[in-house]
Amino acid sequence: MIQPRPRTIPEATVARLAVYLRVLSALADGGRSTVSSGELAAAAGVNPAGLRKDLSHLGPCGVRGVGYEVATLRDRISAVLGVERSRACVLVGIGNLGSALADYAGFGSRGFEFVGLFDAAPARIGQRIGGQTVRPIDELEEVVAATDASIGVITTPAEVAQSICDRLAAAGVRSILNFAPVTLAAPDGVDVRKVDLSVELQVLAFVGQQRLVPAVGEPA
Amino acid sequence: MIQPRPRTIPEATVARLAVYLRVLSALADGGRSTVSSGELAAAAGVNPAGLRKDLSHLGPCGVRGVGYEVATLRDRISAVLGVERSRACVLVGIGNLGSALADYAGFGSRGFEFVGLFDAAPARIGQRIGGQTVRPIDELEEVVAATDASIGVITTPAEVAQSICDRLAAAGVRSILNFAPVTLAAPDGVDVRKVDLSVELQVLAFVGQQRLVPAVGEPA
DNA sequence: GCGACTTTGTTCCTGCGTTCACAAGCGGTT
DNA sequence: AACCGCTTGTGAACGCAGGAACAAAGTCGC
Repeated sequence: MIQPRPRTIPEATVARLAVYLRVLSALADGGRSTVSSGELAAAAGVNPAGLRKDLSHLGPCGVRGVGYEVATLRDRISAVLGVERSRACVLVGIGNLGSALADYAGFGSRGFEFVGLFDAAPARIGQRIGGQTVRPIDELEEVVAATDASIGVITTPAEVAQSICDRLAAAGVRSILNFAPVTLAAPDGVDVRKVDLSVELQVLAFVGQQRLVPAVGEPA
Repeated sequence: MIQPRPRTIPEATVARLAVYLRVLSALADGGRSTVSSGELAAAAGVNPAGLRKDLSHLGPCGVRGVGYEVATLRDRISAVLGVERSRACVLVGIGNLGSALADYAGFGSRGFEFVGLFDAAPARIGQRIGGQTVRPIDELEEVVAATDASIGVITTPAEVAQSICDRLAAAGVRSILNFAPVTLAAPDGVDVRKVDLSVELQVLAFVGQQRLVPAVGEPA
């Protein structure tokens, strides 16, 4: 019953495992039974050696000389990522972005289930999105307690994001995904991850413009 | 007229500069005139030493013993990131997520201007979002050529993302931000950056669950 | 049954990003 | 005018991720 696995998988690897999982699911749907690391790496846009190293964190799961069995590897990654278990999530801020997330079917198949959608605007309350009804923010703590939700997603305006973060943390949420353009402070034990869409665009634009002027002071 | 700057700013630094810029703008609006690296780092959620190293890429821009002048530093970062110059962007796929991006006011103040919104669904064509009218995809090449757009954002379903990517690249777009859950292939000279919302959630959930079982085989 | 080929799993190495620690420099004070 | 405290900017060490090369292992063909 020992686990010889180091049990600590690098975060970058986890992110790529999620990508592999998606590619493998597509391959399985296409009726494919085995893949080589090179092929899988090409489909995922990574280096073959890196892919094998990522997979090595799961223990040996390929056959030398042949490759990886698609269905087996998919199930293995699913198990490690915990896709089987359904995770209860709450989403606060049902604007355009919040609606997009609530409506995104991709989450359900990855083990995420939205058990509560909240907004402050009375006009939004009662709307049905993705099988859920939008509730007033007052009910946040109540729903989190009743559903034991461990994940909270913030898509509110920046001004109220911190207060929502505080309430989520106090209600028992352990992981928060923040789309608001502010840096949130959370107590120990609560993990906050930030996704800033405008920063992504900014970086993209910068590397693009940087590539256009690569020879300004080139040493002859 | 020489540029003693190494001229190559690490990508991770660029991403943080965008964050600093936002914090500095907020400080300036609040009437603040100077900040120390420690204070700025706390507001941005990073290490003070790392912040100073990031800023060192811009050349000396602080005063020892005092700190940084808020307005000056803000303008300096703006200049480096190229926020002044307006960049023409096209957005393909006006679903919930596309609408959220088109409607997001934060882009305009960062130098990004959407000059074309495109969708395949006839029902969406003609809608007005964020000051623009949704057009049919057929007009994509025409608009890119007319506006000289250098940035494309893909928020379409996964199945058509690659074909849109090909068309954007062929039309002359140099930088592509992809929200579709597929790995895109683009010709050399075209930079593709991917943002996968479900991967972010997956990583968040994984580190959260990993934290709950840290002592399974702990060596006494 | 044996050899050769293919592909995995691992190891080494290089480069980058991050963090710590210290010297340099400026303002305020006496 | 000189001292002192504070903060920046930079140099060095550490840790980590990424990439390439190699050995182990299994399969296919003869």
